[in-house]
Amino acid sequence: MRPTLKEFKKKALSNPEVAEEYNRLSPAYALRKQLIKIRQSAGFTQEEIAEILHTKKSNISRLENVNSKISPKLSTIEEYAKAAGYKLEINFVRQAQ
Amino acid sequence: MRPTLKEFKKKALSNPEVAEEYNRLSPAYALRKQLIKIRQSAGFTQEEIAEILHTKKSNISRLENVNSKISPKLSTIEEYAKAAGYKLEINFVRQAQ
DNA sequence: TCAAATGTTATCATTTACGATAACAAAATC
DNA sequence: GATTTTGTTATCGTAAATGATAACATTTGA
Repeated sequence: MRPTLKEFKKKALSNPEVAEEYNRLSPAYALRKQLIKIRQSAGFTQEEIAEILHTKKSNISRLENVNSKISPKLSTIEEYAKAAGYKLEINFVRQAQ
Repeated sequence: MRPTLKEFKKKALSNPEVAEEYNRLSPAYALRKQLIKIRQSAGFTQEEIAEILHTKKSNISRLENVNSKISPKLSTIEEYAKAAGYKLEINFVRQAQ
């Protein structure tokens, strides 16, 4: 069978190092890592931050999870950050391309 | 009539300088001002950026409008920014309070 | 190793953002 | 000041995010 780009990608991503590099470049992945980081810096479990936000731990898991395909609302991220003692700072950087 | 906090706020906000300062502190307001700014820096009308994003000018107006009560999705902001030649940069800043 | 704590996944209901259309308002240009 | 361009507002349908629940998986600690 002729190797397709899709096949190549699949195989490459099965390599942990490649996968890590690939993910690091994904903005969505970076965001979720940051979310987990600030929650842990505040010493909260998912269940604890869920309670502060009047929601459930499963929803927090979905928000933080890399595999999640959702694009959260800005307000969701803002509120989560606030609960962890952070505020959101958004900048628009001119894109060289 | 006894002045209420609501009354005070209303009066204070009728002062342009106070209103500006108040608005500057509102993250939602700041975001929308930034959106308009980057679109104009790219030389686009609402209709033009709408076309790039395969949507309609009315939707762009709603997104940019300060009076809008929506909290947009991250992906919406990202795509809009990209169309204007910018990328989104999100930071979490520890909140002193 | 067992139990408790923590995080994940699937599912369904509800809420809300987004898309499209049309009519209107405001600003710019002639 | 009439016309064109640009932006606003209202409305409705659709898609997607969020909430809740439950069952499961993983990790931690006694």
